[in-house]
Amino acid sequence: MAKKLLAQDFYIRDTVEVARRLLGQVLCCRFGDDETRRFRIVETEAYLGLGDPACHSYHGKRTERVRPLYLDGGHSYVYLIYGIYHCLNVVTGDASTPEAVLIRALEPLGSEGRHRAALKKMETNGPGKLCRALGITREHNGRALFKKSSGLWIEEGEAPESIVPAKRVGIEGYGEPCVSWPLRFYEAGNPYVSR
DNA sequence: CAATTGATGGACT
DNA sequence: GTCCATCAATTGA
Repeated sequence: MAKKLLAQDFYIRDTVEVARRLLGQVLCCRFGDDETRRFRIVETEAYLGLGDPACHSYHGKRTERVRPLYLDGGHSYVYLIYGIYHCLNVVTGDASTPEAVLIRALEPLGSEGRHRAALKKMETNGPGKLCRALGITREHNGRALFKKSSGLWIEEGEAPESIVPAKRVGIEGYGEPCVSWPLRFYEAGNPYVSR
């Protein structure tokens, strides 16, 4: 399983491009002392920083929580939502573009290690659920996803045959025009895409 | 459909 | 510094 790690360059380019190309890549996570879990990314959403009302860094807003968005691409941005759930984002562009790609759904590939878990049963078809399955918390905020030593990294996978663009989810409150922007992408026909 | 949940950030003193 | 409305979701009827 010596797959190639995605280099930091991969993330330092147009956010929408990253959102599309992240589909099919393999998110890997150290779990506990001696287990690695692997998941195929099947659904993403792009958040376009300064000009995107639904983005935490809209209009250049810069607060403690949002700090990782201002890192160079390839870092993680994890935040807590509704007091219970975590959401995992991948920061894109360089430090001048506080943009990110939200990972919305994963397809469990399997688990290696002493504590091999029944991953296939795990629900990963939603941004909150997937973080629970990966054991992701704010501990994982600001990690470098292009280094295995982070405990959370992304390896090269196979691009999906067909990508479907769609409206983003859960941002109705921000009104038009951003509600209609086709910034959500998922693999056509994949059963693990969120509902 | 409504309840849940607590960190966050803006408004305020 | 404190207060409080807000929330990129999920669960259970």
